[in-house]
Amino acid sequence: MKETAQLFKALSDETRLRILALLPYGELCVCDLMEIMGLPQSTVSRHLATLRQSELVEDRRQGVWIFYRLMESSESVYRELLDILSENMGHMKQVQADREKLQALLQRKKPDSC
Amino acid sequence: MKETAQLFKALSDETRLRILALLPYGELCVCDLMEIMGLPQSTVSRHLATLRQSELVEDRRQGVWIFYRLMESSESVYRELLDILSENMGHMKQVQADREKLQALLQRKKPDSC
DNA sequence: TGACTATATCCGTTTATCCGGATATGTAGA
DNA sequence: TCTACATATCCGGATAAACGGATATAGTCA
Repeated sequence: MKETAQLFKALSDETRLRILALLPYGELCVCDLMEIMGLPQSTVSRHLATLRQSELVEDRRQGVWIFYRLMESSESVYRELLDILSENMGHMKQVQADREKLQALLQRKKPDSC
Repeated sequence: MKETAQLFKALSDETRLRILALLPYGELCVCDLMEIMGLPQSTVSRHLATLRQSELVEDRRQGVWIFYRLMESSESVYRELLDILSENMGHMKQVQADREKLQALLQRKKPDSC
């Protein structure tokens, strides 16, 4: 039960919801998220730690960068929640703006750079 | 988006989750919840206010008592969430204990009493 | 009206959360 | 080993939540 409450606590912050709305498009590193969201590094990293502790995202180190993605092996409850979320955040202005910045960044970026 | 974060904040407290796990069995007044959960009146009332503000429950006055129930006309998102929750909290010890106390209370209670 | 009961709100205290600059950790390459 | 860069963690201050006793509000009945 405490775990369930903690899960919802992780979802109760707008910055973390923005991150979760970006990750369905593919894994992202901290510096990508900083640029897209316009937030300082410590803030982004702290929110990612919260999401990781709640087992909503997982990370993968590649050299200097650490890429975050939605947890693949989440329990079904978590998966259902993430799906519902992804469906229902698409119409939010902030999410749309973030996703546009993400597209621009993806087109600009060369492979193996950050 | 702020509304979504607020919804999850409302769900991020164990006491409020306990309440939501009891309400699928029918509407309950504050004094019922006080007795079942063993919490002071102001605490129960405050959490119910939070759930009401997040449009997860609605209330109905009957004389001196105010009965709370799950919001019937919730958006589909909310409904899905409440359904998932109700399904997945049944195995939690605290929820089971609460529901046993609820059954005992329902058998003991006469109609139109509280 | 006055007493009684159920519920909501207030208040002061404690506890948790968020923020972002500063610092520490870890990796790659010279 | 030294430097540079990406990320994590620390720290102090500000803001928000939770708690529960005390008080206010509102309905019922005499």
